[in-house]
Amino acid sequence: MSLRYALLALLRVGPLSGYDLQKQFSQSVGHVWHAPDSQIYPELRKMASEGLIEPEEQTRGRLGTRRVYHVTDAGDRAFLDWMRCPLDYQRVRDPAHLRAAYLETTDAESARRFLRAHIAQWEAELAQWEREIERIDAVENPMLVRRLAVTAEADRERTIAYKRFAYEGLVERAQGEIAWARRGLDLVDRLGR
Amino acid sequence: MSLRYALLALLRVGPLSGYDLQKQFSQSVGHVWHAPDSQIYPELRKMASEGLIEPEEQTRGRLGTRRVYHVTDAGDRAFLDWMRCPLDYQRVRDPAHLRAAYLETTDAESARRFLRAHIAQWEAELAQWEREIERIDAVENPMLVRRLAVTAEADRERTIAYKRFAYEGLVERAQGEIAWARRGLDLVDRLGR
DNA sequence: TTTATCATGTAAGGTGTTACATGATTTA
DNA sequence: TAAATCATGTAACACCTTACATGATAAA
Repeated sequence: MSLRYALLALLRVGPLSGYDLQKQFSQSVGHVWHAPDSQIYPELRKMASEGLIEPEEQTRGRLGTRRVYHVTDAGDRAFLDWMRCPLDYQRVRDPAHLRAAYLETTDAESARRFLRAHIAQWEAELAQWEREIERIDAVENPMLVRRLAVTAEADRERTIAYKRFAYEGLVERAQGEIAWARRGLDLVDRLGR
Repeated sequence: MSLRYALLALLRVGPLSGYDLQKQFSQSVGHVWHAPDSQIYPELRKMASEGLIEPEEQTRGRLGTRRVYHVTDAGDRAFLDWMRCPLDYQRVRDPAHLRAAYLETTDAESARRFLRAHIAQWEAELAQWEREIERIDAVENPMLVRRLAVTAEADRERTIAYKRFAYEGLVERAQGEIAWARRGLDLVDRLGR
């Protein structure tokens, strides 16, 4: 159910089309939440039918239509309510740790390949998140800039600080995963003999 | 698709019923993978129809039937193939970090409540995982004991070491989440003024 | 004129959750 | 006799993924 709140968070800054949102989801915010276009367009329609957002139809050329969505008062309230209510945490379901627990059932080379892929995966995420933090510090991120433009002076520091805080958490998680997998490689070496 | 491999991993140690598997998923292995009974029973049927496992029907009392599943050679191969092939990592979708990035939109008390709940959530997981490590060290975990019973002497050290390694990773992740949320609380205090 | 980007969707299928539904056996 | 545990499922729905499908506009 968080998809709609991720969408609302973006739209609260200013009206965007499904296409714009999709781009955000594969760029900056995509590092915290991701959804494909096939999920975004229907969800926007549904949110519009529930009165959380309102489409502003724009014609593009002769035939094309572009729907730019605005957050309604109801949508704003829905987002703020979500921010105040407890999050529901799902039970762990972690393929990587599941596999790690059974690494003795495979050969050392497969074990190493798995751990190296795990490192590569998290190093890629880490690089993106670190770059995002740099962009936050430099106030370069376009969405952040737009948000700051509609934010009262007094709230700007908090806006930046919490965004940075969120990414710091992701960076630390990635670093932890990498350190863990590196220790795993050492373990394979030690047990391999 | 990992549910079936989690099931195979458990069944490879020895035949179990849907009920037994469900219990494992809410206990020891449940700390790495979880599934409700409504997902387990149909999946077992499907796996049986694909020849990965075979049911041994046992009558309980006059009417009750209990199906204990054995892993077939095909099932064993499927598991080992999965252990050798690359894992597919899903894109991040993290409600807690999504919310953290927008914490300036809510009041300090809601922010604190969220962070405290995050800490409580991960402390509960941490406690379970730490207990699990203790049980691994003491060779008390029933599934581990069963597994060691069907494991060649030479592989016992590896079996224990990898299981411990998997849980260590989870413990470190939980510690990271807790430390991050604690810093978040400090941040709320600092920005609140 | 071709390619990239803008723009919006449908369809099918897999995965996961919650609630519902039933009944037997064992232990206190 | 009551409660706990054993035991197996169905139904409806939410969420997510992958592939398919179409066409306009802008830039090279």
